[in-house]
Amino acid sequence: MSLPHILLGLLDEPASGYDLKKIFENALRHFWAANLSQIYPTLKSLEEKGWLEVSEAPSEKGPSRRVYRRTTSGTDVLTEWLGGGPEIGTERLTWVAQVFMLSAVDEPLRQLQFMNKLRDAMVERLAALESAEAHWKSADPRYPDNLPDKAFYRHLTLRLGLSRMAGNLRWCEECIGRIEKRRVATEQGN
Amino acid sequence: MSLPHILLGLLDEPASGYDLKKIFENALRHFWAANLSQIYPTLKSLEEKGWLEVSEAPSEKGPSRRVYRRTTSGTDVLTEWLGGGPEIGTERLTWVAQVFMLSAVDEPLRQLQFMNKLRDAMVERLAALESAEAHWKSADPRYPDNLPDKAFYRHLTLRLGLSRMAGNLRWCEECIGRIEKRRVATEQGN
DNA sequence: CTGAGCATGTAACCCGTTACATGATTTC
DNA sequence: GAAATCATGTAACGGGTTACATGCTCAG
Repeated sequence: MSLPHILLGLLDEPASGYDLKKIFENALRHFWAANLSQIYPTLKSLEEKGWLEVSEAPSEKGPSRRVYRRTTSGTDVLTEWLGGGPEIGTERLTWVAQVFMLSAVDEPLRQLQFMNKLRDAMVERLAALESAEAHWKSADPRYPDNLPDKAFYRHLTLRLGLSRMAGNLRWCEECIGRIEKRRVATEQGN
Repeated sequence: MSLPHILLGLLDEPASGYDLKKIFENALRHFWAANLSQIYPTLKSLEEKGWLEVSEAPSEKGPSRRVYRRTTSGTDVLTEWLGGGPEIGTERLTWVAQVFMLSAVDEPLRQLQFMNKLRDAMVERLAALESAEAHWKSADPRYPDNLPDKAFYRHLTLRLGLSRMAGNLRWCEECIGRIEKRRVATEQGN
């Protein structure tokens, strides 16, 4: 949908496709995913449009790195995109859709199993974000409100992730409790 | 990614493509979107695989309705999918990515403008969910824990949406406050 | 010498969006 | 008579996933 824009945004400083992939894994994982096989051709097309420039640089191990940097016209495109305001309403949360139709699974125990797996996944993701937060906190004395702009905004999204995961987790626990209660009630009913 | 499965799930009771579209708009909007131009061919392909059956029924207005119902093999596919556990980690939240790179917009006032628009959108979406919740609450005396299974699970996702939107909104307010504070601080610094 | 990490990509396929095309009925 | 709602779709294009292909270096 907007990988081109996101790559432009990340190329605030020069990076190769491989570098960008690592940024996705480290910092964007909780709200965006991208494969190398998608990143490479997208970078090429951005270069062809004149929004990025490449330079080849030798690497210690492996083939030489193609390092991209944003051109001024690339920056224009990016700021114009952001100036258009937030893009919302196209979310696709598969696991929520799964819960929506969970009654298709007829046995309550299997429904519970599903919710338990979901809770475990949330616990794991929350822990990952918490450790990222802790690391950041101890590494930079300017944390959180005196960080330079770039780090400040990245940190805001981390906070959002933390609050989202914590909220999801609470919701999972609540659901599990309610499903459990219903299960007991119907068993007594029989 | 999984529209076929979602359609199978919604076809818990017979419906046409047009009906399904309305279900998306009414009940799934906060976590999934689908166009008619995507729904129609997907239904056709599900029918070709034997997971759905069609019957033509005349309509009051407009062309005759093609009403789909899930076959037993369709139900098998659905429960197998749900049995595989939750699908997570493929979220694409464009607006979060936009905040991540909001420092590309250099003027603090424009950054604030972006966050204000985001907050307004969240207020609107939260209100929509709240009114859906209120409607449900007053319409069914079994609300919330004695609802039949199907309605119960749909209601759980509504609760999640409410908590998510409220969380997003709180986060927006917090961000706006912090950005404002930084803005004042740097102005004094100059 | 095996496996992990570095580093690049292509090809086939599926998913999703936007635009186009049609036509009846009801409401204002 | 215009606009909204009902109801079906197709076509062109772009976004995203999975599988395939290559080859180097370093650590164990």
